[in-house]
Amino acid sequence: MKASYHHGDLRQALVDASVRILASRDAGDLSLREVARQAGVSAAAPYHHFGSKLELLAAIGVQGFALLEEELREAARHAGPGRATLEACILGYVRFALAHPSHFRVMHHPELRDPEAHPDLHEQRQGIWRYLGDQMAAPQSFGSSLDAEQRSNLMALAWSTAHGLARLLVGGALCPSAPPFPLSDDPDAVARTVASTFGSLLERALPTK
Amino acid sequence: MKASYHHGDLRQALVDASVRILASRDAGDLSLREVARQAGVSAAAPYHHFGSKLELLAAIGVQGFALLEEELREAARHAGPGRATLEACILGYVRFALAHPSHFRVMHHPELRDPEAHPDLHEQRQGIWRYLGDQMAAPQSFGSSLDAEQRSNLMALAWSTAHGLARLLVGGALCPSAPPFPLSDDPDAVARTVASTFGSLLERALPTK
DNA sequence: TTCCTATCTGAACGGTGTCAAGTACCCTTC
DNA sequence: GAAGGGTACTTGACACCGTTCAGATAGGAA
Repeated sequence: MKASYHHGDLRQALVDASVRILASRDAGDLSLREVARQAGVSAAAPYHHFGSKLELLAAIGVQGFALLEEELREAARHAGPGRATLEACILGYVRFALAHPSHFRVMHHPELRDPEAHPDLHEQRQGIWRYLGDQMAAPQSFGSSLDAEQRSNLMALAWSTAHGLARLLVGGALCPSAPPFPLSDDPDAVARTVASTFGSLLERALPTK
Repeated sequence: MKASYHHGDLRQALVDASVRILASRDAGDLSLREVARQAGVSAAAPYHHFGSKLELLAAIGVQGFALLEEELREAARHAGPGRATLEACILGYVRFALAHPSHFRVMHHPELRDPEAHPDLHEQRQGIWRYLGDQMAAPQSFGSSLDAEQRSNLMALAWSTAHGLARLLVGGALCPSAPPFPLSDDPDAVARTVASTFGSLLERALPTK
């Protein structure tokens, strides 16, 4: 059935082929013709499922944000209630990036940033923000001991840390050979270490009252 | 003299034109032909000064890392000795990214990561690491109160934060409309706030003994 | 069966990075 | 000042890219 004229589910096949290719290449270097070739169709076939190459990437981004939200919810659930959630979310964010580097790179592709051009992607992005905001505002976290401004500052700090760590690890910039100080050659170990450093810093600075 | 057959300093002119174009586009979308057009030369002219488009980008990256190191030294000098240096370096890193977004994007372009392919870029990168490592190990900073492993963890954390904040701000992801919590619409103000949040967290967690 | 519609192909257009060969200019040497 | 040589640039070509469009094909509905 796969050799038939009609593919069956070309749309998903194109997404899968792209993710496969993107494992070793950056989002900007994805060739739509190569994706089509790998899916066994002509170069023009993708245009019956996506308006442009960018919309194919956007679809991958949407899928990625959905995966990330799932992973964050799982991480937070596993950590239990309380302020340990923040550290767990950081670790979850980084682990997602390490497990799905193709999706992660596409999700932050600069050309997919315009909310008007890719409204579904934007909606999925905002969903994660809402979820994290609710987590932070929960009484078990910092709801009582910090005011709104302090919470949002802390959240911006945590997001910066998580995002920076994820990008550095995915990009290979935080590998043992890069900086002149000792680091594990296991990215997940580095992620755990940095996340827990953040967590203990937080615990010491804002002890449970 | 500019209309002559020989350009004079085409190499620098190409770099400048690229930086100008990259202010509004990403590194992957830079068209060498467009750079040549903007410099008033033919499409093949750049190949007499750079082996490939990537080597032109690498030259911009080298220039960027030199600028960054200068800016970091300036920030650290201004902050005076002691642990405030770390916060100052974070702010300096982010401010560099905001002031030179073209350079910043090129410096972290994924295709310029290979140390063997771009040894000069790699060398410049390592220079910054050495400088920061020395700063951290200085007795006025954490040299006495923390062991080497704690220092390197702290440094990885600080770098993650600085890098993540820089990327989010340069990418427009940390603007007031993005997350569901209040943020200034002035990127520099956000940078100051997050950096100082990091600094006060550090001060509270590791008080000067 | 016949027709309709969604799906896919083939060819084409303008743009890209890159290279080989040719050309214009500057500098040295007589 | 003229001749020559080498460097900086241009021209033209190639393969590949994203995208479009007219036409071929297949599967389902009538």
